[in-house]
Amino acid sequence: MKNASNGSRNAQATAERILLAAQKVFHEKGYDGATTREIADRAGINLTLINRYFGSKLGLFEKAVLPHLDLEPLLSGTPSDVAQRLAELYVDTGPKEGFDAFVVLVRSIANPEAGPLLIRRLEDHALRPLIDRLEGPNKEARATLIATQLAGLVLRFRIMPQIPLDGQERMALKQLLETNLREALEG
Amino acid sequence: MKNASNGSRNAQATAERILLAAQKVFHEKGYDGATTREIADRAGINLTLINRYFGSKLGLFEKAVLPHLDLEPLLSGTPSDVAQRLAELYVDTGPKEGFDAFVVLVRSIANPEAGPLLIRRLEDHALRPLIDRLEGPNKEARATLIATQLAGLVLRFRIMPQIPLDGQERMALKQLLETNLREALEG
DNA sequence: ACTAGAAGTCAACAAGTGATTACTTAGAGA
DNA sequence: TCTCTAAGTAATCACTTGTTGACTTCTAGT
Repeated sequence: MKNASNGSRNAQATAERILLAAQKVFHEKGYDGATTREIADRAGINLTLINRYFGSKLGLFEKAVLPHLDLEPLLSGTPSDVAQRLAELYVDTGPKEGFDAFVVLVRSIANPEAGPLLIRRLEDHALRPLIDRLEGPNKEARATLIATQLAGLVLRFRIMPQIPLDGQERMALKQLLETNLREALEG
Repeated sequence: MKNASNGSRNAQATAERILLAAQKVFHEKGYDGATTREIADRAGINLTLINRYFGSKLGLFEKAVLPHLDLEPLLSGTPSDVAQRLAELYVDTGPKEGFDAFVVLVRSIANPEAGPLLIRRLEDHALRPLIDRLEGPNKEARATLIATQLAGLVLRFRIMPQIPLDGQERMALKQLLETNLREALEG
């Protein structure tokens, strides 16, 4: 077996290129809008390899998107830490190119095959970790308040970035948000 | 000209049936998932009448959905009134059948034709009225905080209703939400 | 160098989509 | 009653999409 230093005829590297291209296309267009042909073109590989390596478009979606739908990495530290981190991260600007699993979630939630997968994954790897992280009463209510606030911010800043927001207003929003998040986290 | 008491051969009534069916199908499946054939079937009319009366699928979408994307009717009264009304309305349960323009927004935002229309409409008839309603400093920041919170709640309770929430937790959430909303509304 | 099997390519199918064109039917006004 | 126009219908086009089966090419192990 030869090590994969040569670019051609390396199945693992090809699968990886497909995954990366799929992430970008799913991010930009959602599940319905993304076509296997565009993914193949962007990855620079033949169309049929998608089905060979991932079984189907949905199979590719599961491998490319679902594992990255995870809130847990952002929940470490004190409530103040978490609140500050989340406020900084979700009140952001910029065209948000590349890949963001939560953007893909919103843009694919309507699809009858991808939607349920996304919802289950979100429940297990975003809502649950958030609930488990909280202390005190009404964990689920507080977690829901936080999660819905963040979800709305994804919509506002990562999916509708064309609506402008003044720098000063953005700073104010960050402050207000951080306060709300901290209070909900602390209970 | 005969008054439209007879059900058949009434263009206005037919257009209305198309609009009602379109609202339901767009609500359930989003712009991409909705087919003109299903809309026609559900309306009990011939497929070609959609294009005759509305020009195109997108034209139908504009007439059926966009006018209902409006937050203004919910913003009358004191900040306390508004906060209570919104908390009651957005922390809801149930399968959410029928038609909800904000659900359609989320489920159609990925489409390159419908998306921009929805964003512009949302800006003009949800964000702007909310900003204009506020008093005091940082109107835009506070309006954004409120709007994103509500948007997330739409996602949570109207699009992912399968994730359960205990009745007591729901009451607690309603309280927390109402407090946050009132503070953001009052400034 | 030879060859078996993996990696990659090619052409095409079957299903579904929005839209159009030509045709048929009903009903209000003469 | 008889038209003539609006309302409704049928058939189909042009196109896209996911997927598949057969074919070709490269390369690792002998």
